[in-house]
Amino acid sequence: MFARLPDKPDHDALEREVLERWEREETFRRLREQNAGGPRFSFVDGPVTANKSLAVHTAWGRTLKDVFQRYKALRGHHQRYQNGFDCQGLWIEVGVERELGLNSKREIEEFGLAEFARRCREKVIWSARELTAGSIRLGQWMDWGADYFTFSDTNIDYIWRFLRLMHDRGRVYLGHRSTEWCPRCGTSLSQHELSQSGVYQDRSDPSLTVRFPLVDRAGESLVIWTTTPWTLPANVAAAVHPDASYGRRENGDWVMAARYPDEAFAEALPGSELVGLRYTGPFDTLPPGAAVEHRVIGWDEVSVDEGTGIVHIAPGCGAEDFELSRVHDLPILTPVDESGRFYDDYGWLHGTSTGDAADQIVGDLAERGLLVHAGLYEHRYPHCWRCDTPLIFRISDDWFLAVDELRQPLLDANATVEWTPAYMGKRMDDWLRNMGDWNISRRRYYGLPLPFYPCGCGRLNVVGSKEELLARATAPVEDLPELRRPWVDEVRIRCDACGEEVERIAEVGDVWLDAGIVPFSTLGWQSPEYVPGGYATGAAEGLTRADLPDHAYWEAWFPADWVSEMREQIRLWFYSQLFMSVALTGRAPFTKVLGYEKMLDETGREMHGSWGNMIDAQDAFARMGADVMRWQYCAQPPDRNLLFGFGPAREIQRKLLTLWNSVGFLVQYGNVESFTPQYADLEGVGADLGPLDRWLVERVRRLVEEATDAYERWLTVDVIRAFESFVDDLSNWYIRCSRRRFWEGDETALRVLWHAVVQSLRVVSPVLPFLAEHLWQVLVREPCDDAPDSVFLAGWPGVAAPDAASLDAMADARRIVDLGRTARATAGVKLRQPLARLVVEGATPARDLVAIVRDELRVRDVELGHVEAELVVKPNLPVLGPKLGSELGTVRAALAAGEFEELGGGRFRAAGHELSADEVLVERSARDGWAIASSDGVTVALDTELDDGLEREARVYELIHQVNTMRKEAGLALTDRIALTIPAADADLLEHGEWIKAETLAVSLDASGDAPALEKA
RNA sequence: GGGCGAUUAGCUCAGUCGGUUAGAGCGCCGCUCUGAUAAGGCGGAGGCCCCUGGUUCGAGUCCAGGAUCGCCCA
Repeated sequence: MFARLPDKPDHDALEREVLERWEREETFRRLREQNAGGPRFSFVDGPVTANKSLAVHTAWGRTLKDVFQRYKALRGHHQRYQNGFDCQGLWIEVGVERELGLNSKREIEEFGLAEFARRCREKVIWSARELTAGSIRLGQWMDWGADYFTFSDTNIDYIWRFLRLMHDRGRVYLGHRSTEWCPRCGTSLSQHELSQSGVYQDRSDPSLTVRFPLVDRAGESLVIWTTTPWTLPANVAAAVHPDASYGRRENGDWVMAARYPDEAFAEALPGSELVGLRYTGPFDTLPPGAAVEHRVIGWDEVSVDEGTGIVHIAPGCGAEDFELSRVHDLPILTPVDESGRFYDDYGWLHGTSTGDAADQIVGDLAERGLLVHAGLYEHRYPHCWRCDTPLIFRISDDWFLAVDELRQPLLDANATVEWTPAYMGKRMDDWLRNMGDWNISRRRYYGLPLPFYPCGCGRLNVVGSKEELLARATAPVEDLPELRRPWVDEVRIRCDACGEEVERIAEVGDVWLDAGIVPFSTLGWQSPEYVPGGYATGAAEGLTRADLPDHAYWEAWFPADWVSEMREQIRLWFYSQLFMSVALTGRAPFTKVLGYEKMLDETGREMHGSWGNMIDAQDAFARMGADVMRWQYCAQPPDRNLLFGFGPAREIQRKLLTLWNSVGFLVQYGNVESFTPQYADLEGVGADLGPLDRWLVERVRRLVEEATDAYERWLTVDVIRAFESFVDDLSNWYIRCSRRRFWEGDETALRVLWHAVVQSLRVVSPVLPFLAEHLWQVLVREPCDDAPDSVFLAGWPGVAAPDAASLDAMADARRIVDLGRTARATAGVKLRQPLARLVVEGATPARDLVAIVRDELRVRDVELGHVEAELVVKPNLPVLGPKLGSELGTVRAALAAGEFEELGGGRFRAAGHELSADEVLVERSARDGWAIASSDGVTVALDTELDDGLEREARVYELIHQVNTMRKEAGLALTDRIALTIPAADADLLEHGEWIKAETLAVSLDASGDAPALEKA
């Protein structure tokens, strides 16, 4: 007996129950034990930033990770299941800063770095707990509690080792250049931080045209255009295109002539003739500008499509400008400090932010008659990825890793990686070809301390490990709870060149160093011994029982067989791992990648808390259920954005209801017959099968084949497609056509249905772990003595390849039934009206399937043969096109008009051309008394002629339907017997008395009433 | 500004090698079946296949130019 199922699943309740079961029965632990000797499947989890609770976005990736780990586990693979948290860097810091109400770096320092670090760590601990709870609720099986935390001393130690190695190879340098700078965060940003979505935003900025009076040509001026007024005080040069023509207006203003095609100029000169002219800078009224000799330089990159054709050059405020300063030996003015405020020597501007300075600068220029025009300009402008502040360009000293020597090895390594979707691999190539040196330093607090100790003697000391730091310390180190600011800053070492005491630079490292080292730090690369709990060091102490494995372990698990993250990670984690791995080992750290696109709301808009369209994960678990969420994620092709929401969820719930109802049907009729399934039936249901049974067995095999193939290609969307189509076949074909057998207690049908349902649950269990597990308990574990306790302990169904011929034969039969239904509908003949004959042409249903066709279409006979009908002949275009060329039109018109001659043997003549059988397509249209339908070369014809017998049978069907509806309304059980009275006017139906009694479970029947009536017997 | 991709029904999307009447799901309307089903089946309304040219017997599909949108890079 099976436990009864409710009418529909309560996903939330069912899932909680399954979670409790898994915990109680330690299912996951047992699975891992079961697979311990199996082949390794190495997955490395990209660390999730621990600054939030689980969001539906994060749940997408976590679902994919879980689906494939579960699939591999079902295939017997031994896996690590290590989850990871990213615990340092701006994400964490800025969030905490906000919560504490701090607004600048100065305020953080006043607050105190040790306390600030403590608050950051608390945030991480809170978030790790939240993310873990959410992930468990989602159904993700990981080795929770053995997570890696990137802020552990062990992880930092590994990065130090990497940086030391890079330094030994001469790849670490201090750069002095113009970089994108966030004035609020007070730090420069790296190229890959700029690549994150949301960085470039539309923005309205001032648009100014300004006069630079020429010294060498009195009364004349250069006119330049800028959108960043604050950079004008840093102007040192003006660039013209040497080959372009410049014109002087009557008032003495010089501009590029091509920019103003409608103007007449008093004088024209090529740009090259303007080069070298001196001019008065826009802010020579301030000391820094006054000290500079401003001149005109030539530059091929001057745009002929924008501005005035003369470009204002401020090497301290722009990357290209900075490069020009090297070529032309221009002075560099750096007008603003770390927080984007003017330095004191900028007089009345001092202390003003770049934004606030704009108005004052415009006013001042106007007063001095230098302003030609002021307006607004809409453009895409980069913003800080974390705090949304518009970025500025600023000269800064940053630490870089040189990439040029690694570029080709990186490309070679990426060529060994199999990317899904493939275009993401090309994106990586693109990036690898174009990326610049890696800016690894950030002027912040809660991050990896860079182990750089420069010495006045010129030597850069790079410390390669915590151990080395302690050994080289100039004083005993007493207080170093974590390798982190502020504690680590106190440790001074001796320069190994001159012996002077040196201290660490203040900068911390780019957060992607933390994540990139993971394939080494968590797997024990070069670790001499296996240290249980060895990962729980520094800030991670007490947070995890993760081990520090030894090098042999690393050899076994590196590289990862598979990693999966969102597309954005190409330039972030996928890149940083690849970079570090190629640097350390020359190899890619992963062999296969599954990437996926972005999540939007169900209408296609970005999800934002402030827009009210953000879906809370807890809400989603409660209202749609984790299985439905997982289905929604898995049904998504990874190369398109996912439109996630409750609307699509309802559609999925409906689909799952079909599966649920199929199981409910099995449970209901199985229980009526006291059916007991045999676990061995999963291997094969044996002989004695009817045609539908044999088909369903093959259909299951096809499902297993298709799903296996889809999992192996990392395409969950194809798993879902295969499963959906299977459930449709199961419910709307097998069960529908076999209902009578179930009423009659046909045990074979029950066994085959059980086999099919259970096999399909096994196949879909990685996607729908809760529903599959719940139904496994009901259908398998409880009734079968020898069954595994969990669907996840049962392994992968081992079945033979499907028999295509058998599947095709049923497909033919179904096509005939579909056409028959179409024909009935066209002729307006209800299914309750039996018909005498169906004639089929163009397909030969297998003999054992003819009965199915007959029952489904309710016809007495199915004949295979010629359909008597009018001919419709069409040209077979792919064949005739190349043969006839321009004559095709004529032939086609003749055929369409019916102007053709039948030559026998399927040949025709039209418009003077003889057409062979394969050059035409022949279809048929209806005659009187017949209903015809045809498609794909199959034609069916229904004889719609009725006689008394057929009409009487129709009335019997009608009566049976009516009585059974009454039974239902009267609340009778499926097995209750009745005494049935039918109207006297229907006395002629008593001819079919036994049939009526059998169909309505009537023990007596008489025709004496006015209307049908029944009574429980 | 450069690169990549897209544009097909109200919405989300398929559309194979160029081929006959351009499809699916959802939504809408009508009909229908039902002894598991809240399901299923049948039909209908709804299309400038972004535009303009070209190649071809034939273009949603291939080519060129343009428009719009998205992504990536600057």
